[in-house]
Amino acid sequence: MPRRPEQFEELREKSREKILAAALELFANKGYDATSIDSLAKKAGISKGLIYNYFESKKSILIAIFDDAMKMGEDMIMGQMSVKDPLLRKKAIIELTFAMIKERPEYVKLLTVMALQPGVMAETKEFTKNAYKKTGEWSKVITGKGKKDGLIESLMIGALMDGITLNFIMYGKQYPMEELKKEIIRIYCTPKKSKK
Amino acid sequence: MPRRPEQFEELREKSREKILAAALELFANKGYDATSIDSLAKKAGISKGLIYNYFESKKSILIAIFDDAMKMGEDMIMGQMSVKDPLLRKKAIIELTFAMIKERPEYVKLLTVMALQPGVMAETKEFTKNAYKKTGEWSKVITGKGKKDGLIESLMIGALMDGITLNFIMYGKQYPMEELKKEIIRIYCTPKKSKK
Amino acid sequence: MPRRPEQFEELREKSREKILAAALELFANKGYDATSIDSLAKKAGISKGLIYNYFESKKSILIAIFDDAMKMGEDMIMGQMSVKDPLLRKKAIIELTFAMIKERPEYVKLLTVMALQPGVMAETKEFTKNAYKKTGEWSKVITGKGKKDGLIESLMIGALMDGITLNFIMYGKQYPMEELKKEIIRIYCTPKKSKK
Amino acid sequence: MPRRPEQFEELREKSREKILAAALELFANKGYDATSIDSLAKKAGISKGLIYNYFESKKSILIAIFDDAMKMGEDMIMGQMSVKDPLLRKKAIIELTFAMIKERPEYVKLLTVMALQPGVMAETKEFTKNAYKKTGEWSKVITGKGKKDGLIESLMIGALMDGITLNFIMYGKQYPMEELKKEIIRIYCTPKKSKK
DNA sequence: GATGAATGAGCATTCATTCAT
DNA sequence: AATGAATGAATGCTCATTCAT
Repeated sequence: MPRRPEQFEELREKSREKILAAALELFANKGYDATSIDSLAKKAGISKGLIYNYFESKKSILIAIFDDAMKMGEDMIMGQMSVKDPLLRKKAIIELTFAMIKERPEYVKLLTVMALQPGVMAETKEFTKNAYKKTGEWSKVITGKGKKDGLIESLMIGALMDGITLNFIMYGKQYPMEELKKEIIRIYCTPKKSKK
Repeated sequence: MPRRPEQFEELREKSREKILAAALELFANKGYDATSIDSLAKKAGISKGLIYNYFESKKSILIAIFDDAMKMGEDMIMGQMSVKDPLLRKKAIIELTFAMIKERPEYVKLLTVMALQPGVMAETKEFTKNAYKKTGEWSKVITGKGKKDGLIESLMIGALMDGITLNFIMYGKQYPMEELKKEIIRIYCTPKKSKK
Repeated sequence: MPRRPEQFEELREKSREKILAAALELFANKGYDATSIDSLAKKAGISKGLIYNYFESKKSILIAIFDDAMKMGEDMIMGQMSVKDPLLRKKAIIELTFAMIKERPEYVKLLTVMALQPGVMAETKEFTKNAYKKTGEWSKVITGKGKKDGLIESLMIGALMDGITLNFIMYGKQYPMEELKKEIIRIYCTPKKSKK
Repeated sequence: MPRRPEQFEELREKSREKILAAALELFANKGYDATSIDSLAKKAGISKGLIYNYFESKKSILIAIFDDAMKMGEDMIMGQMSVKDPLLRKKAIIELTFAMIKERPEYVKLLTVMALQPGVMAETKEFTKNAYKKTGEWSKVITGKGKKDGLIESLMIGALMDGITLNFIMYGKQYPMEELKKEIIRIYCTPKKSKK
């Protein structure tokens, strides 16, 4: 007697998640090329062949993770769009970004490496470009308008976040994230005293 | 008539340089794993076997490039140590860093990727750590003292530079390096007005 | 209410037939090795696992088809054994063979390839040998006796039929089967004028 | 000191020949799919990797053999074009074909199987087609004219030769090639008595 | 020093087969 | 009887490295 469709669906979902979780960790920590399908299967606790029931290829696993991460980032930002005050919104987003770096360092790490590795993501280049274009638009929105000052400010904040991510990945916990967050918020989210 | 020793030395040096130049370009643009010794030899215009007269392994080529880059960075900074005024020194170093990013993007790219890819540089981790420790010390020196404020400021500047590097690598020429440089210098290298 | 035994039997028979039909088509057109159990199941409209309820292995499906084809051939010939006149019998068999080639090209194709591919049918070699021995005996019977002339003639006819099969498989409809049939019948089924 | 180019060329030629010889035997006797690159390397007495110095892929080895065989066949036929008398030319070609079947059964076998196996030679289909088109033209030339009778006769001879090949492959030495050859020559290469 | 033929461990991927339900 | 998730041995192919010349 066959399993019911829902049972199959459950099994599938579980295996897929195991693969993605193992892949995220290995790709982020060892690198995409240095991760063999064998080691991936072992880490996921399944057989090598099963991976190909869920993903067409090694690369498609990477892309799936990439897409997940993108969606997660987008959701995070979009969730803050209801905050109307620009300064408060900026602050909220900065804080959420810090939180994400701390709680999901592998995601952030993987995204950063992928962005720099042209070979691996040749055909997903568009994703990358779109993603960063979004980042651009988003940044502009945060700081206020599309004026020159707004653009530069948003690029500064963006570069800061990227740089902090990089350093956090390298230094780990000893890197003083909290202090840096406070400083950034102090600089970029404090109302300017109006000139009298 | 046999060649004089110096001539041999010259030849050696030339081949070595050709290999390193080819490797830098390929590693930075295609990635370390995606670069085969075969393609490296072809790019350098020499035979596959000859590479192993100059380098023990593929990885040792990477390390050699890494060391070169490190030395270059160190030299650049050390060259500014004669500037006594802290603000001017900070400004000079920031400008040199921007210059390096613009003129040698492959070096910077390669270093960044390597810093994030533990797999490739497993045994050179110490290099990385040392390098960044130096960056740390250097930063502190720049801003003045080892006080908390100094540390945070130097980390901010460091993160900014790293982030700008990353974005420049990704966006290329459309990324407004000059404007960002001006803004950074304006923020971090302008004398504070003393309180009355 | 439980099904009656015959109903079960019917179901079994239906699934088995579906598998064999799908296998015949795929094996003949794509080749045995290039046909996966997956694609076979899909074509048959059943699940992969079910196939193993009816057949022990992929190879046993092939053998089953082979046996079917053999039986079909044998039946065809045996059905003509009632024709007493040798020339008419020869003619009838030749015509039936042509008919079979035209109507069941997959069978013929598969048999031919299998006969040439020792790898696939290693253990069924005996089948092959028996089959062709039968062909031999049969041929001899057709033409009359076991005399030398009879043997050579039957081998000639056999080779002709095999060769025509091969060419028909390759050229398809443009191959002039009808004309060849007529010519063969003219040559081999026309009463020799007795020497006066 | 490097080897001289001719030395390299020699080595290359030798290895290439070893691979082709081993491949011909294995492909013909075990079948293309059933022959692994591993076993091929072992039979050739070289390493697996070396094969890919000479051939792009497993399939390209097959194609190389195919081309060789085609050229060999063409050369054989073309060599007889100087014989002006049609009957003698026909006889010469028939005898050469028998000789080829006997002396190079692997070639003939491989060609036959490949002609029947659509999967393997998908992109070389044109070769096959051309080859058989040539066979067609050639046949017509042999028998005399492009008249209907000429075409049918040439197709008959062609089918006979193919069929005999097939049976020879299957039965081996017990198959009476010599007698069949004589019979064919008797039938097709004897001057018709003019009607009185 | 210089060459490129040769090696073989390692990799991604396929697929016949098993099995819990 | 029927399903399809799961397994793992086997395969084609790559590539860093060695070595005879």
